[in-house]
Parts: sequence; structure tokens; C-alpha cells
Amino acid sequence: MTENGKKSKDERRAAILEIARVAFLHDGYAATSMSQIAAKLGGSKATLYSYFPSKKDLFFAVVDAESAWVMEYLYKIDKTYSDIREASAQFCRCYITMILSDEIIAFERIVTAEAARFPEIGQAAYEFGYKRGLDRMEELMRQGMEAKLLRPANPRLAAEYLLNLCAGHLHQMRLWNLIAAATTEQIETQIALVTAAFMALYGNDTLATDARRFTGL
Amino acid sequence: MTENGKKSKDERRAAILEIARVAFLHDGYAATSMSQIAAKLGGSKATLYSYFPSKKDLFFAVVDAESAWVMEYLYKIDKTYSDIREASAQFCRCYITMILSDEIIAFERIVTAEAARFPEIGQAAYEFGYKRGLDRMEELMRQGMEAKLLRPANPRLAAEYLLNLCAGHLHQMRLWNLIAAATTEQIETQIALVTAAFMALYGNDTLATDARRFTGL
DNA sequence: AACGTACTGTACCGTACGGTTCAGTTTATA
DNA sequence: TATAAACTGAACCGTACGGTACAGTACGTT
Repeated sequence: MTENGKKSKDERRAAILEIARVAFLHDGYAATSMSQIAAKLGGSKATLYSYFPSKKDLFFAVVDAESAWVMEYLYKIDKTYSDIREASAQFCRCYITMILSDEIIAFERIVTAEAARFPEIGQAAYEFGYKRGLDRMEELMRQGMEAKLLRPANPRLAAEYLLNLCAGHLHQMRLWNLIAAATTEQIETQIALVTAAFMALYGNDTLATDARRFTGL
Repeated sequence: MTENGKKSKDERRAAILEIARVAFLHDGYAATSMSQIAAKLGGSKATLYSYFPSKKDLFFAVVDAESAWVMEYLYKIDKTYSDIREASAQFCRCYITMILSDEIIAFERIVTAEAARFPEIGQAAYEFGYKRGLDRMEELMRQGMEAKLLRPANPRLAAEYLLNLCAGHLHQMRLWNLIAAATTEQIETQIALVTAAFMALYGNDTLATDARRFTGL
């Protein structure tokens, strides 16, 4: 097998995964057919089945690949801020924008939907996605605490808390399709609220007192 | 049509709804078939279609009925507590137990799953379920603020905040099927954390200071 | 030129789907 | 007992499913 041949095969596999990803995320597992995927691929079902032995396997491959993507960018945040309030706001802006994006919302929907039938799906999405984000946040929390920007506390819980706050009412509205997309204004309001709440709980004493006085809350 | 006849018809409708509810919540919309439902009903598909003109209509009827149930019990909480901390803990215990129950988890999964295809589903679940719970909480918050048990603030935001905190990490694990059911211990820990965080943000100054010292956070 | 591999289109398997039709049966009132 | 309504079982429609089989083709390697 030549280098070209191998590359072509990998590319084909990637093409199948991409087509399958779009199809599954759009229609859900049960309502997506292998025939549709083969048709969109431009190839035959035989080819499709030579890459993935079953519909379930293809679906799992899609979820695994997608899980690896999610939270990836969180590892690109490594600046050390002196202004912890600004750092939190920056982080929240990234995270909230992400979890409100069409892609992540669609992914979240299908994982939630199929977790009951396919426990491996929830497992993969959690371990390679959510948990890795949590790990990263925990590290950032620890740094903030060591730098006395945050009060000493359990960094893991602080991380859970912040991520939890970010996925608030706005996220619920988006997930249940009550709004098509969040406006910049809505997101900024959300950031302000989350940051204030977070500072009130985990900021050092000066910051916490200020946060409690924040009129927005 | 006699009274008996009418009653029997309503009962039949209710029986169909119950069977359909179990089926849809267990298998999802696409993977549930009308033939299965008719078979479980013990009747024929013709009868089934005489009650509900289409699969979609039956599904919507199920979701509407279920949405009305959710949060219903929140309106049974009307005791006025002098100890706001205990009141919060009591409330959180009810709410967290509810959102971790098999029934609500299954309902949440299917609403999340189908919200993209059927916007009416998300709409109904939000307006007749979630929003009503939020309304009720807002009222309780207002009462607490008027009684000076909570510091003066936006009661709607406080309600959103508390409900949001309750649906934390434990809920996510359950939703994605990483744990089969939450232990009493896990729930109590969650309650303690949520209550402490809530008090730190919305308790009057004495309570807030105490809450920040809570070692669990 | 011969070979192996990847691929193609198409037909096919058995099964099931949502939804309809219909002749016939049960049931409760009047 | 007559009547009307509700119900039943089963066949049926066209379509689609996941998955397989197969004969033929394109193409890089030897």
C-alpha cells in the first residue's frame, strides 16, 4: 500500500465521519439512516460498511471524535492574570459562547438523548469532554488560590461551581430551542452575573464584599 | 352517550397516554412505534388512531401532560419558615430529589432530544414546567426578602440562581447515565453545598458571613 | 501484463414503519 | 330487541430500514 493510498483511505474515513456527524447531530440516532449517509458520501453502502461494521460503531466513532474536540480550547487559556475578575470574565465569555453554539448544543442534545440507550456515549462525552474541562478549570482555580486572588478553598468544587453557573437560564432556553441564538447583550449580562456570583463566593474578602454590592444581582 | 360511556372513553384515552408515555420516555420518539403502543394497549391501531390522529399528536399530548405534572409539588410548599437556612435546605431536598428521579430524567432527555425537531415540545416543557417552578420560587424569594431573611435583591434572579445551583454536577452525571441513581449521602452533600452558596449570595449579612466560613465549600 | 485492493452500483434479504380500510363484533342505552 | 357507537383484528399501502451479496471497475504496485 502506497503513501497516497493510505492517505486517501484516512481521508475517506474522515469524510464519512464528517458526513455522519452532521447527519446524526441533525436527526438523532434512530432517524438517521446508513443509506442516507452513503448517498451523501457519494459512495455505496458496501464501502460505508467496509469502514464501519455497523451503524452503532459509526455513531460511537462520531461521538468519540466530537468529545475530544469539546473543551479543547480551554487548554489554550494559560495566561496568568493579575486581575482575577477580568480573567474570570474572559473565561466565562469563551465558555458561555461555546456552550451556546449550534455545534455544542446539538452535541449535548444527542448525548443526552442517547445516554439511556448507549451508556458508552455519556461516558465518552463526560470523560473526554466535560471532565477534561473541569480538570483544566481546577488547575486555574488552584493557581488563583495560590496567588491569593481567590480565597483558599476546594479548587475542584470551585471549578464545578463556575462551570455550573455558566450553564444557566440562557443555556436552558437555547437547549430547549426557545431561542435561536443568544445575543451579545444577553451573553454579556450572563457573564456579569456569573462573575459577580463567583467573586462573592470565591473572591478574597475585598472582592467578595464588592461583589455582594453589585446591583445587578 | 352515557356517563359510563364517557368515563370509559376518558379512561381509555388516559390508558393510551400512559402507555405512550412509558414507550416514548423509554425509547425516544423515532424508535417508538404506533404498532407497539397499540399492541401494549391490547387494542388495534384503528382504535389508537381514533383517539389521536397521528404519532406526532400523541407525542405532543404525552409531553403536555407530563409538563403539567413537573414542578406541581412546588406549589405545595407554602410554609413560612423563620429559619431561612432550614427552609432552603428543605426546598433543595425536594427539588434535587425530583430532578434526579428516573421519571424527570427520562422526561428531560426526551425534551432535550426532540426540541430541535419539535420546537413546541421545548416550549411546552418550559412554560408549563420549568417556568412555573421559577415563578413559584420567585414568590418564595420575595417573601424571604420582605421578611428580611434574605438581603434585598432581584427575586427572579435569585430563583434562577437557586434552581441552577441545584442542577449541578450530580444532575449532569445522572443525565448522562454515569450513575444509576444518587445516594442519600450524595444528595445531602449537594444540599449542603447549594444552601451554603445560596446563603453566601442572598442571605442577610450575618448569614452570608457564616456561609463563607463553611468549610465544605 | 498481472495482481491485489479499494471501490462502485444495484439488487436483494427480512422486517418494520405510519397510516388506512373494512367487514364484523361487542357494548350500553333506550 | 332495536340501534348507534365504539371497538376489533387483520390485511393492506407505499416506503424505508440495517445489512448483505455480487459482478464489475479503477488504479497503483510488482
